[in-house]
Amino acid sequence: MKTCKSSHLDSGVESDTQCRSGAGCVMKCSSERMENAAKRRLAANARERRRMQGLNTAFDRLRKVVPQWGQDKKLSKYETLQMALSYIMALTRILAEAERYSSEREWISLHCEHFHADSYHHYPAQKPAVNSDPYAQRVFSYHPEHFQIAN
DNA sequence: TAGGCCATCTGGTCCT
DNA sequence: AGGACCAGATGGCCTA
Repeated sequence: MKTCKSSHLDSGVESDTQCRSGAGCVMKCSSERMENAAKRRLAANARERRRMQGLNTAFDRLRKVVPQWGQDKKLSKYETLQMALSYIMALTRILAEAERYSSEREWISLHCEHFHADSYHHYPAQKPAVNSDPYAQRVFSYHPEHFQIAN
């Protein structure tokens, strides 16, 4: 954008606040208004920057708990959200399955062999497990290369 | 070099 | 009135 559109603040249109300091102060008052407006803009910019930084921190934390599947580069924000969605749905499915099994031991033997840490959290140097692990393929629907919007 | 992703600025709207 | 949130615009950086 950067159009520097003149608003009512700097156009001097605002006349509802009467200045009682004499006739010569019109210039001074409007320049003070402009200064204040500029200060408020700068403060708002700083707040917005902080807000977005907080949002990015939250995204980073989310990236850390979401499976990476051997992605070389970090997931984009969009991919992170979609992966989180897929991850949550997968975990929900697992829990639902667990409820269906009467014996906890039966369920554990079915699933737990797949839950080594390196099966679902991969760092750049590692190979993606999703390609080699049919369990992972079954449980997680999201894969960055074959992504489609989940509903 | 085009396209994707991101950070930042900005003005508008809503809420307290 | 001021802060939080949002969406659009813009420019920079990176990669295929």
